[in-house]
Amino acid sequence: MAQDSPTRLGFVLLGILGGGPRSGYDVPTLFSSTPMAHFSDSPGSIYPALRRLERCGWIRPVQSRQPQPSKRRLFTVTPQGLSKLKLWLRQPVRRAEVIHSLEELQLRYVFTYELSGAVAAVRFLAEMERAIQAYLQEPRSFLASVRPQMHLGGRLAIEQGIRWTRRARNELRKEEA
Amino acid sequence: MAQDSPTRLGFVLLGILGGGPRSGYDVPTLFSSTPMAHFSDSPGSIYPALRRLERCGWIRPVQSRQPQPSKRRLFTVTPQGLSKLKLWLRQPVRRAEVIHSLEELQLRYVFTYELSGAVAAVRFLAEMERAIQAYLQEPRSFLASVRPQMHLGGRLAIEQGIRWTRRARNELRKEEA
DNA sequence: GTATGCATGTAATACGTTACATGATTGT
DNA sequence: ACAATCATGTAACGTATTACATGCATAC
Repeated sequence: MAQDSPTRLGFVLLGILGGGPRSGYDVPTLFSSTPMAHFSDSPGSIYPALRRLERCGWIRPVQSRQPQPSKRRLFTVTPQGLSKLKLWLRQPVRRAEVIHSLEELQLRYVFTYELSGAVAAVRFLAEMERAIQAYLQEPRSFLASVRPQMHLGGRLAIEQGIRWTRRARNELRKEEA
Repeated sequence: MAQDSPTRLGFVLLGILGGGPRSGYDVPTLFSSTPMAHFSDSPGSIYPALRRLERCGWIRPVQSRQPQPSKRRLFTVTPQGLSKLKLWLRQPVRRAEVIHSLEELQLRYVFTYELSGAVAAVRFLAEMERAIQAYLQEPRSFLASVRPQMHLGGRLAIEQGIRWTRRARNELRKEEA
């Protein structure tokens, strides 16, 4: 069932629409040159995803009062969709996400910032940092014994995450001041 | 055609087998707790991918001389597969990869290290850093004007990349000494 | 009125995911 | 003999990808 478990692209669309009414055509222009675009910017993925969200009742089309602004079909997040979005954003940061999808965590950070502001974003980054630290302190001895080089590569890849969270928190603090 | 364009998982498998004969069962144990596992560690993805690679002639089964070591089917990279792997690793680092798949670049770094050693890995990191720098110096003015916050998030996400490459290069230099 | 870009959509395909199924091996 | 783990495999499903198609603007 797509009823209760939209894909990552679905949540991305939801997050974008959370910032105001957008059309499907806006999505690639907003994300294609951003390092958060791990999905294709092709219409073949976006429009079906929008229709899925609409079927779930998470978004709805909104007719613009403007005098026929071409064919653009704008969508907004419904109250139900907003609560689902918040649920996604406020999910606890799990070990599996730290390992497999650091990028999804970054996406959640961005949308938390936009939806709830800098304070909430800083809180999220702190939780993210805790989770990454916890993972880094695991033994992982079997990896070290099997392939030391791979261990090095993996460790470096994950350590970038914690550096990023620290950096992001500093930037946010500067902005608040 | 899967003949000439294997998926990312295909290259990952190729890279793993490049380090010596492995079985399909080895893959999840090598990668599941590593931040390079953006694919599922389930057999439903790995075994079909192995068969695709075998059909392409990039890998081949190798019968172990050991006295019937259970049912493990070991694979090795064929000469043709090795040249394809090297082609993938030595691909120039493009702007699109910096934006959309930093993780694939990290994978290529790891396998470059294993296949060609530290010197080649450092060279790759240098190229990666150049590409990231070039992207960071682009104007990206439209993003800044539309959604300043998103701009911040995106910039932070990409800047992690360059920090990581620098860090990795330092680690490698220490190791050489 | 022809071309170019805007904006949405569809069809074929292949891949990953999830869940289930199977046989061999080891231990007790 | 029985259970648990090892190791491989299959089937159903949904979704991303790629490429193509459509209609409407606006400009020249």
